[in-house]
Amino acid sequence: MPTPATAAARRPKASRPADTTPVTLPPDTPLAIERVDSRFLESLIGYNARRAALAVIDVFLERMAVYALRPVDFSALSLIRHNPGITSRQLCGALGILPPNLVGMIHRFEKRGLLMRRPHPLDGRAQGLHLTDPGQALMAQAECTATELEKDVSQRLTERERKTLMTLLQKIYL
Amino acid sequence: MPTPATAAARRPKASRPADTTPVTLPPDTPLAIERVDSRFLESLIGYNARRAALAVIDVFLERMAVYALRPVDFSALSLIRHNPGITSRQLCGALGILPPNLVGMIHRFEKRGLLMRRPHPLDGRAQGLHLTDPGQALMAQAECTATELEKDVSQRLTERERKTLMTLLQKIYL
DNA sequence: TATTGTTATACTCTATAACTATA
DNA sequence: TATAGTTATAGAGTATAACAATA
Repeated sequence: MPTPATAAARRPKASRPADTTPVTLPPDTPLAIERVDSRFLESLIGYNARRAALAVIDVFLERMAVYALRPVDFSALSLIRHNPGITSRQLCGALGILPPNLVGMIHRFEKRGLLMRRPHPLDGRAQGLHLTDPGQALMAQAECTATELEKDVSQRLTERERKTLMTLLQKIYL
Repeated sequence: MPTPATAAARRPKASRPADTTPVTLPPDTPLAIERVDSRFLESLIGYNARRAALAVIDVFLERMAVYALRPVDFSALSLIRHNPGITSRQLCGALGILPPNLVGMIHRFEKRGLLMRRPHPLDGRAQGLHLTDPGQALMAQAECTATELEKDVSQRLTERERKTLMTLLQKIYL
């Protein structure tokens, strides 16, 4: 049962540097937030990187819909294109996904006629993955779309800034 | 049934700039990939941002385990800390999650005694979210840990580069 | 004995529809 | 009529265990 309560308190957007001071809230302070202060989270690399990744992925989903490719599909097929004969295991390693979760993807690609499996020349257990000609054609298009998309999402960056961003991100994860 | 096949072909790691040329693979080329070439993917912002985010999250999971907080838990409680009285709806908006998926989280926080719900002063349908004193204490610690973690994951960046990275990422998603 | 690819399965995360109470 | 919070549930994504074939 909500009390009718008193009045709205304005939150001063002025100066609160992202701190970690354990200030205890007075237990009787009625407050209504008008605008959410996310400055602390926005000071964290992980938060910013995730937000940026999700923003790019949103555009990616739109533009790759014509090819019926999810981001992970695109990544897998692109790696196969640039590494013909790559094995499932290697693909899993490069994409950071687990073997059981790749099986279905491979099967779908085969059903769509984009991909072929061939006996591995050195290891009888493994199979080399290769794009078919239609697979090549599709991925040539899709990679062009990705390159265009890249320009659009980094629209507010100079080419130099874009390369800097790449380098800095790789210093985080490599 | 795999054929014993022929011989291994070395892949020249030399110069292949990330291109989009639709080169058709000769259908009888036996190849074994020794090292996966990920250069095309590494030229894409989305890929790099995602990899960086995942790398940071890995460290995050380790260090926040002592508080039993997942990344989303930390983000939610941090926002509540810096925006006492925030509503579920506002929290969902800020975190990019859907209302039904926040309910369980809120309940767990309440059961742990970290969070209190109070009637909203202006809207009888809504409830303001506030940290309890133990919640404040936990988050003061956790935010310190996050700040330390931040220094560690950006170890290979200067302070200036770290700020640049932040700015560039925000130019992508804001 | 270890590894590749596979199946089955469980667990988590995310998304949708529908309800209630308040506005 | 619209919105805040909730419930139930469906779907996608991710994880583990175990197996056959090959190294």
